[in-house]
Amino acid sequence: MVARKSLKGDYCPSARSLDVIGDWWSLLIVRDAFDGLTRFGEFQKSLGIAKNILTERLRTLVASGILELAPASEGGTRMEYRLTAMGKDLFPVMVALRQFGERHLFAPAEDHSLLVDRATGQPVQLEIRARDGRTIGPDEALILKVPEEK
Amino acid sequence: MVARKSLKGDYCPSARSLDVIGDWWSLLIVRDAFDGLTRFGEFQKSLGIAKNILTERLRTLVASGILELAPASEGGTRMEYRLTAMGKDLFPVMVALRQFGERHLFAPAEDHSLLVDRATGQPVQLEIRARDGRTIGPDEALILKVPEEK
DNA sequence: CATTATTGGTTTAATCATGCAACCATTCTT
DNA sequence: AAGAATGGTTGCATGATTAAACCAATAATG
Repeated sequence: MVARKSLKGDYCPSARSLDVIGDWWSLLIVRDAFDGLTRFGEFQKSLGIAKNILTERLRTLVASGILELAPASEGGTRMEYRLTAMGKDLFPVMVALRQFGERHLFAPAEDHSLLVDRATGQPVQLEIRARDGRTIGPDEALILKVPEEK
Repeated sequence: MVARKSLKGDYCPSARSLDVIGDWWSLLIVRDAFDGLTRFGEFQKSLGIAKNILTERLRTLVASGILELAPASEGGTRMEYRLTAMGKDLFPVMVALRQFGERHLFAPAEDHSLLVDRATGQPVQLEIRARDGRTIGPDEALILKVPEEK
């Protein structure tokens, strides 16, 4: 891939996020982490990812502060990968991706998984609103840039 | 990269979304499209992407129905790439990524760009709610899966 | 109207990331 | 104690990505 250029210097927050979780596997690992997976082998079986790549991705996610390596709760010396508070803040990203997929990437009759409120069983909704409560779409929003953005 | 495996068959909507926009460049192209860029050269200059890769990515995004190739509004025979309605539905994904970046990937004193309501200039907010209005976090949500998910 | 610059690519060669398979040390299970 | 599962590491082949050169069609310029 020839020195995939880092976006850390970019002033766009989206670009920096992609720099951390934008590669092919990381978000799938995070999705599985939200699903409750914690062990190396669980991720490996779920994703079918090569083990060396999984090793590398987990290390990167830990280094980025999205996952943390903690002693397994079951007691042994094994470790488990858990979402940090920062990792849990990726929740809206997961929900947004999920909703896009639900809306556009499934045939009408096709089954798909669904995100629901644990308490009521009702589907959850994602909303983008202004301070005054108005719903904001792409055309109502404006990205203010800092001078050096490029 | 050895035949990056397709996720089209996966029953997780997030996975399917990533199959469409999950590679290194696509979301950055979409971000620039939300920024108002439309021309091949504009994307190329903004991203510093190799031209053959940009060609390939734009073609894929058009094939996926996220961008469309329309005659340039300025009249010439040149074409421009525009977000389709489906492409605009990626807005929540962009906002979620942006907010994550703003929150975690910038030093406190560091400037960054900001997403605001065009009408009032106030920052926009992203909310995940249940039907009854309660805010939902990762621990209040549950992903219902279809049988074959794996 | 002839020349030059820009746009929007394609082609080619080199490079680096990825995937697969094999291997290994440690820890659990029986 | 033997075998299996866990959690990796290492090496090689593949191929995706890049930079750079090239090119045809259009737009701008004198």
